[in-house]
Amino acid sequence: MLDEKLLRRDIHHVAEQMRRRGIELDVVAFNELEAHRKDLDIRLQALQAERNAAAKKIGELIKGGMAVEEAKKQQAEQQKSLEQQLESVKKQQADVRLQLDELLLSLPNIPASDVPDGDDESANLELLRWGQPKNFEFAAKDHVDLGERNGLLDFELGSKITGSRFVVMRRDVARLHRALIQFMLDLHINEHGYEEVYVPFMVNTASMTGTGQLPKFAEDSFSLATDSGTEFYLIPTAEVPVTNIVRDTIIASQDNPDLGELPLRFVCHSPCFRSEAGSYGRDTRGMIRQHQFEKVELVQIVRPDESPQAHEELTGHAEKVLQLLELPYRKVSLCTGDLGFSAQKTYDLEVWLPGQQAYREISSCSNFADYQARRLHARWRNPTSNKPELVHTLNGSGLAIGRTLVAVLENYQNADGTISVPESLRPYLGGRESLL
RNA sequence: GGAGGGGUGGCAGAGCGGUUGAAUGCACUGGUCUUGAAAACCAGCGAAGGUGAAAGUCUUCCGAGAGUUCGAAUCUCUCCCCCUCCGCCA
Repeated sequence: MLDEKLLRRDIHHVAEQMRRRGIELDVVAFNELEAHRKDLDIRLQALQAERNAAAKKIGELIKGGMAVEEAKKQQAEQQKSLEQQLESVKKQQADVRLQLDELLLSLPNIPASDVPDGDDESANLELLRWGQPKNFEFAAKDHVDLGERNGLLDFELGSKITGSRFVVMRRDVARLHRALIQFMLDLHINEHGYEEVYVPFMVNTASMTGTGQLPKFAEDSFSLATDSGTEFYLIPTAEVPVTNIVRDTIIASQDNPDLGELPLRFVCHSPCFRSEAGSYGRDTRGMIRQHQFEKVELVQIVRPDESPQAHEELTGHAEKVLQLLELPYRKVSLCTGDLGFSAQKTYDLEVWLPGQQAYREISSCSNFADYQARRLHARWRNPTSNKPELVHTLNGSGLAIGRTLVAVLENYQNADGTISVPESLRPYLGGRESLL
């Protein structure tokens, strides 16, 4: 959520920034709504002050020895007209508030100044390429064909058990999948200083709203209705439960000793569930786009002045995984048109997939600045002002496990259909040098 | 699933219809004292918002929502969450 005060103070600046994202903000409508809001607020407060004073007066009269009924009678007439006015103003105010909130929730984050302008992914800015795509001396297969051998990667079983976009992995592939998780967790915990957390994979609406999945993107997630009518959601990413750790809290060493001091760095392995509504027909082959996949997620909660630096570092942590696995990748800065709703700035890491002869997204690292924190009500006590101020939140995949598995299978395939094991992964596979 | 207890400021914890936005303690900030620190003592210290040049002033907030009342942190109802005991269970 954007700062309402910013809209009041400089609506034209906000409109200009929204235009970078291809969104036309109706300045005139906002100004009208805002003027209306202000007028109603002032009137309501004045009426409430009058009502409070009248009630207090009755209390004083009674204390002064007047009979209760007598005291009430004295204020009755004024009381009645006040109540009527209050009711009417309240109703109007609620209506305006609703419209204002709706508008506010519909506005995405303001892109950072160095985010390239553009309409779609074709305007994304490539920042670097790492590694050389391998030239195979045979026809490189994609992961579906590779995994087909011995039924190690079985999409038909997945759809029998559940439906399309689900998979069953067996033996070496299942083990490779698990090894990747452990490898990434160990790297981030031991080398990059993240704290390991385990969290719920079902969350409530407050958590989904806090990180921005609701209300706008409800159709992207799976929801579960419970008997009592409360609604839970299967997490679309660990970002949701992990970032919500700091919802409604003030982070400071003395106040919340359990949480610790900023920066908070969490790493969390979790399954992710996505409905993928609207992507029918896209990536239907293989496990690039599944309803259920695993991810090792990096989340940082930092001081506002430190978030750009933290964003670079976090992205570097994700890159390190690819480098250690010796997977060729490129790093792009998403343009304004491709930037996620809540993000101020995002780097995507795209891994080379020989089966597709293309770079495909394997990690997305974003700085949300205070956009998520405002909704989450996540603050810290700034020692210089001694006041609670909003924190900055960041997250990134480090990495998506399913897609990493695909990348390893495809990049490390041999002519005979076996898969060589990247050196840094061997300790996690009992020292084995090849699979399948 | 059954039976109880409870949700109050950064934390702990009083208040249970009328200057209570809330005692007290801890923490925090400033000061006195001290060579310095600690201790002690004094003072300040919740959040969000409106208005104002500022001092100030007004509104809202005691888990959430609805109700009773002239007036609610305090009474009633619904929901959410936490704790204890019993049952069941990986």
